[in-house]
Amino acid sequence: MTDYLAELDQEQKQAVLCSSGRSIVIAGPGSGKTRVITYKLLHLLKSGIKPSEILLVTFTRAAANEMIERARTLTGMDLEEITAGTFHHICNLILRKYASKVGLSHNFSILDEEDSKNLIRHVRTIVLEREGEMKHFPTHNVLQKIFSYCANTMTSLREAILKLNPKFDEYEDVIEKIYTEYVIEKRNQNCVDYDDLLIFAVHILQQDSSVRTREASKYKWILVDEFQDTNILQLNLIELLSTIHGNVVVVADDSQSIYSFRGARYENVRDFMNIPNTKLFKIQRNYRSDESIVSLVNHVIPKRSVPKTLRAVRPGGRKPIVVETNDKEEEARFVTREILKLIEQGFEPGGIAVLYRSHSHSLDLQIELSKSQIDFKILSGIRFTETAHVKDVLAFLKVLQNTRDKISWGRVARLFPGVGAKTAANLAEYASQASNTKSIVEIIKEYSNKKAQLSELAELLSRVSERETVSDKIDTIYEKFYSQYLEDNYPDSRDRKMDIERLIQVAQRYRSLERFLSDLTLNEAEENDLHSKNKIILTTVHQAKGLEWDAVFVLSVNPGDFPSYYALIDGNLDEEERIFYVAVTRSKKLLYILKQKFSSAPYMYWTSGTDFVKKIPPRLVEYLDLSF
DNA sequence: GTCTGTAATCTTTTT
DNA sequence: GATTACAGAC
Repeated sequence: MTDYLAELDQEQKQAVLCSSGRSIVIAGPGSGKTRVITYKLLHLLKSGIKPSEILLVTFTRAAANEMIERARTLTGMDLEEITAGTFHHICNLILRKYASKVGLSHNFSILDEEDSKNLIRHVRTIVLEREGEMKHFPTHNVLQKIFSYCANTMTSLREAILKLNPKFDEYEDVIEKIYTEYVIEKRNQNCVDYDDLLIFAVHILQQDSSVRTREASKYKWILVDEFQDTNILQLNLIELLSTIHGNVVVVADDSQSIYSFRGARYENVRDFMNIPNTKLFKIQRNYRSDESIVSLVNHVIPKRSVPKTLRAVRPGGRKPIVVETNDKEEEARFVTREILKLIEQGFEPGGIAVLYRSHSHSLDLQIELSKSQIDFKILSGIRFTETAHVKDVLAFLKVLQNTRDKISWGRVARLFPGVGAKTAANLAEYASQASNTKSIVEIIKEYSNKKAQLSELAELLSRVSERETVSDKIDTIYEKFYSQYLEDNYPDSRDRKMDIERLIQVAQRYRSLERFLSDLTLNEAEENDLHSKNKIILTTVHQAKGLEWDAVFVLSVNPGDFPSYYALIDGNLDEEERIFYVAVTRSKKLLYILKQKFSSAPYMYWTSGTDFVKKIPPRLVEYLDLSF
């Protein structure tokens, strides 16, 4: 009857077969979390649940796609109708439907972090002009952090300020004014930021019982991965969407909670567990790493997590290697040499990864790898959609989608020579009164009579709005204007042109402009990265979550770098311990931990800060000192 | 109003 | 070390 579960061990099987109701699976690293969810999916489908009755929430879109693809292969069923993706994606779907309930129109645009910062900077300037100059008033970057913290933890502005920057306490009133203006401005422009997606969706479901019933009735089961990284809003969302059926499975590892900076609270795990009738399953056997690595892992289990000892399934293996170098350059040279050696020994490049705490730690290595002509792929860092040229092109589409989006108007207008901040702002103000695409073209034409430089923009928008598909629209922007713009303004226009061509390719998979823009902003557009198969991976630990490789290098494990200098200042080391834990548990066979004698971190931190390497019992590792 | 050069200001992690 | 704010030239 359940022989399709033969691949699973006893503990995994129990978790998969759990009956209806609430259950939580506490999982260690490498214990088959993904496998449990995939088989749970399979099991539900075999028991007659329809794909459309399942909601699968994952940390990235790619993770969901992988699980669904595997379940599809195993069942042979068409699983298109499973609702799947990140919390932000799911909230976006809900909010598009009920936008009017929070004063938005369904075609609202989503501000990415940069846009949101720009808008905050704008209202900050206005409020400060009104209130008078203030010494050492927080910058827009700081304000954005405060606002975001406030939203993600559902605390008051005051608490957020005290928690993040107590020294700004005296400015609470003004900060609040800016916050209020920011909220108003977003609504006027028919825009939401990342946090609003969650806030509004939860708000609507809480306030409107008929909406709640309708949305919750769509599903019979909710499956949530990486539950330890959910924040209070996300917990609420799960509860709200499960009010009808009550069937929820969450999978969590409290030791791997590494997103507290965006409001993740691992207390969610405890809270969820403590609700009566919640079934608890534990899967702790480690299938991923060799015993030699698991032994080390057991010594770096974060202090403040549920006590646990991992049991290795795969015996033996090489001891993790601690490599001490003088500085970053030497570290980069060592890693490059070692990678070449590993490839020679038969390791697949795609099975090798380099992890680090912060993007900047990888710069030297990137140079060194390029010199040795080793191909690599960077998972994190400036994303394709965050580059200026891609954002420029998207801004054209955004103003057509949502004519009230002033940020995008400003971006578009300033591409034309002779148009600066002031003209752009005037145009944005003027254009935002248009109610639809047709009238927008009229309005811009009218405006360009006043400002001749903008007649080209009017002409272009008119052409673009006539094209049917998303890719044709982008193609028009590119051919008629942007290609030339790139040549005139960027020395590296060839690379940038290739990016735009890539964007056109991505767009070909979309019929809906709105969906295209949402997916790109939420980083959910699937990448066709056939070329990047079998390349060395460079990534932050945060982005490495849920992934595994044969050989893993962890760079710059120096006090001040990893743990980060901020964490040392704030004494917030618990989270750094968890990040380190995530890093070392990614490896199957070979683990290199690199540290430097002379770090570029401020002196007092690398001489006196917490050193993760010193906490590892010497007998568990091999040492390699290259610092002479 | 726009453009350009210089001084000031930070430096994490992500949807 | 790179981004951003500001001052002054056009």
